[in-house]
Amino acid sequence: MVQRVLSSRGERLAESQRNVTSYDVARHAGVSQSAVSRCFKPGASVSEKMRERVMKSVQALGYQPNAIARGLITRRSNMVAVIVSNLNFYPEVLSQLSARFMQRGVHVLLFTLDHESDVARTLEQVAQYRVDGVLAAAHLTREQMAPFHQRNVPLVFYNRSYRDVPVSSVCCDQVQGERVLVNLLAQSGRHRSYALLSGPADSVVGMQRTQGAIERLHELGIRDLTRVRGDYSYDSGRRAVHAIFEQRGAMTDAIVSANDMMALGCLDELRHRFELDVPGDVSLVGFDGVRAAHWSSFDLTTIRQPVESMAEAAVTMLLERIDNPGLPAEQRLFSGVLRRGATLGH
Amino acid sequence: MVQRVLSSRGERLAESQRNVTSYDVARHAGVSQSAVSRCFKPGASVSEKMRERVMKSVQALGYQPNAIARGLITRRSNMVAVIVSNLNFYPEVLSQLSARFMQRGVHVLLFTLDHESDVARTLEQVAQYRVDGVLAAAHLTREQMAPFHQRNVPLVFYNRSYRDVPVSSVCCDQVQGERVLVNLLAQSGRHRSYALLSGPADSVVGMQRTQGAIERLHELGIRDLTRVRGDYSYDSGRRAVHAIFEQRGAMTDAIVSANDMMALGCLDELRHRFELDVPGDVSLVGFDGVRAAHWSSFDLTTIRQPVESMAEAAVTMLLERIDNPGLPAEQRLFSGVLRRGATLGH
DNA sequence: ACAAGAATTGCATCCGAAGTCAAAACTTTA
DNA sequence: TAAAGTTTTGACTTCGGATGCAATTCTTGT
Repeated sequence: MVQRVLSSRGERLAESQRNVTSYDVARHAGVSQSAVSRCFKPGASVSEKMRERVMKSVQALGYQPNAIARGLITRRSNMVAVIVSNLNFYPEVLSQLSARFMQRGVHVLLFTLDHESDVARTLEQVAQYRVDGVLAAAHLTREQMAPFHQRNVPLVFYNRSYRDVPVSSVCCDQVQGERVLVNLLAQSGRHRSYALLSGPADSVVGMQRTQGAIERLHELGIRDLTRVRGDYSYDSGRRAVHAIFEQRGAMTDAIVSANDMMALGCLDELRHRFELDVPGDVSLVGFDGVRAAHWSSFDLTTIRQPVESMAEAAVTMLLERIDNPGLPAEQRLFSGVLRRGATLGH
Repeated sequence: MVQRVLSSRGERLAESQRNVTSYDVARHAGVSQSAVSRCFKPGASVSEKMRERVMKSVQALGYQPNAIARGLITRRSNMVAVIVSNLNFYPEVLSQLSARFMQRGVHVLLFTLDHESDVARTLEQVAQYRVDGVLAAAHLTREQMAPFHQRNVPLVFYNRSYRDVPVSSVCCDQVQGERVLVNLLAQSGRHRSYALLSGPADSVVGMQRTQGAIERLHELGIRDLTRVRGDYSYDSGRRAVHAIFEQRGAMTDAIVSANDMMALGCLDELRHRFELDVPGDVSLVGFDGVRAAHWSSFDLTTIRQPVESMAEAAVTMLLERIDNPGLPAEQRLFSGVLRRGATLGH
């Protein structure tokens, strides 16, 4: 019944070389290929008898529909591109996104970016795979998004928003979060000298956080700040402490870090290298709510981003826009959740 | 020149609705579709004049070849499936794999597994997308791998090996690593009572580590062990300390944890809850060499898995087998690298 | 039992690029 | 300059499944 593909030469290239197609199933079941196809389309017009018959052949031959071929004709690959920069820092985000997409039967084509990667070439690849949508947890320029808009490929940003481009995004309110933290610092202790540890210059999120903090500090009449730049890593947090103390001697008694990872670096360096007490000598706040912030060695005061809700929102927004291309761009802003740890003076 | 697709109704469904195809380019350039196709195939027979002419039209129309269609005819999707369980624990692995695949022009279809996920259904999806290969950093049963073998889809495991199935894998030598750690413990202090903190029962890697440790301890004449089970998480490490002390009072003065995350949990709990000194009162070793193990709060003694080399090896092995399906299965075993921290008594 | 209507089924075509092969356009050589 | 050889090019087919439409089968009502 099954037509074997025998290699002309005597190679042992296994008989099951060629994949089973819907034609094979059709032949085996003695029906048409369309019938087979319909059996895999929910809600299609197929009689019970037909379905049984086809499914029996499907079982017998081990048929798996070819998603690539299907994608070609339906113009729906059922794949979305997820573009993330620095995967190491926020593994939970990817983990959440992936799980939620999978749960809804959507597949994730992963693209990671780092400083060496050629963004243009990567986006070209994204376009070539005709993904149904793009979820970007990375910064794209307006020119880089343009092709997606032109081709009507929905694009949702995770934690990046653009003032001047109408594009959908799900963000944590960085500014509000920082304001909450600064308020807390201000009311919890009589800090003489603040230091701001900001993220890399090209991080919009980092800029927002730092700006938010500065803004609130200014409102509180605090203009005299040490500013140091890091790269979001633990090590850069450690180094930052040295930079801060070089600028100000040991005056500084409050550090506002643009993320948790650097805050943890600061904390360790303050305690173990400078033998200072946190929060006794220096207060410290971070941002993100990473796992390690909760560890008892740190117990960092920070703003936790509601990753679950944000991921859910991002996935939903993207899939909605895939199903309904007419939907307008939308920005969803989630408030961070304050986590009071033990790194604040009183 | 460009044929516009105008929707019959007065909708503003953008003229660029339909994607530009090689036919469009061909028409625009006044050549055949085959010519366009050939211009995108490196090493094809195309004259300079033709290439220029085509490329000009490609630019003008913003043509991007459709990777899905290409995949259908070439039977090469240029995608590999990467299957990972608990992404949160080892983000670096995914990060390394992804970067290396991208660098070689291969795309990653990501599948994450957790305890709730339906592995069978996931693998079905993997099969339907006709990926060129599968890189699994997750445990699969023999039955689950079978379809891939049948279809000649190369399969490479990351940190899982199978005694009885000839399947390719790249692993870190768990047993050897544990032996090194146990040796170090044994020679660095006069420990009276050892505790083993193992991973979840279904983790083969965890079992290997624990077995390796037990084996070496036995050889050293140490048979009297407390054994506790965790789930690889920081919190389970903290809980484990309680379990250990409940079984043995405070006798235990050496803990061998099956991974770093739990070791860090132990460390924090020992120091902050039990107010014990590590390494003064208790010695502690982990396994993995995660970032946090290096942080100055911890400075954990552990075995670092050479993630870069392992990822490189895994990617290479998989791609080689895709290009050359005849290659036999191969197991590559990397030795872990000892990291001496400050968690060992002397 | 037969006509009208509804539900199924199969035929043919399409998606978009790649590969085969023969025709056409160049080169080289005598 | 013609013949032989080489390189380019285009017509046509293919990959594997989805879908419109016509043909067929099954219901139902009379």
